[in-house]
Amino acid sequence: MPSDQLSTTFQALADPTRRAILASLTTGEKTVSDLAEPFDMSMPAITKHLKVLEKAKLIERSRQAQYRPCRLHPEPLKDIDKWISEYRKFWEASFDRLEGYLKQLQKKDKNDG
Amino acid sequence: MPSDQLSTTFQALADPTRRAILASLTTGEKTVSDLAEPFDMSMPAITKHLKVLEKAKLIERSRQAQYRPCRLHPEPLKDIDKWISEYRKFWEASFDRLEGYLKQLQKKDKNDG
DNA sequence: TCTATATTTAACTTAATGGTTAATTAACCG
DNA sequence: CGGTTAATTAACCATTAAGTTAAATATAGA
Repeated sequence: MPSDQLSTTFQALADPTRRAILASLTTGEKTVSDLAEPFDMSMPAITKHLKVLEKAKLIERSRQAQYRPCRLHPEPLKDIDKWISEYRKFWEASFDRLEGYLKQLQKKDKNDG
Repeated sequence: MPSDQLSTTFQALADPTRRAILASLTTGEKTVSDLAEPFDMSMPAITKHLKVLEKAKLIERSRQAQYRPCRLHPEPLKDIDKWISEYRKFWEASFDRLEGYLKQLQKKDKNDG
């Protein structure tokens, strides 16, 4: 199991339930039960998903009475974004090399002008 | 095993060997042996990584004599980029601002509900 | 045709994932 | 205290993942 941070982050995101949990947290802090509610899945399964997200530092947790609220911690996504930005030029270039070339030129024009 | 496209793509990227292979392909088409060379890993292991990348449509393959050259197919990265862009505002906001923003959202939620 | 090179497939091992149910811990409340 | 709710832990199961070695396939070229 690769234990580098980027791999851990990608791995955490490679599950639709976990991505849905993150999406749910974009509207604010949620309890585990809140997060579990939309899924046809046992609580322990959700707990495990939360552990994966927590290890990947994509969420943070606190305590309020008997609740363990979760909140979004988006920082690791920066690294994903940075990694992927290295590839942007490859998908921005069209399949047709000429088109890609012209697009590149246009960009250059914009930047220069 | 989640079989949706986004999960498959994230999963394929969740391995440093596979990301290194993609990086290697940014300088052009490569044979399997070329790609394997930097790694202390058997050829079949590389073949498996290539299959993962191919299923994720992150590479494409052809045939030239006894070689099976690989080339980068960056399109699926667009979807990752699109997904992640929804979160950009969350890491661009400072920690304090984010906290405040989320609290406000929570209040709104309560008022609305 | 025979041999060397490039790559894949098969079979196997080990460990990690993603889920389950049952039991446990923690905190609140009457 | 005793009961209820919230969440985690434990133990287990099935599947997938990542690697191995050994054998098979495909092509080139003498």
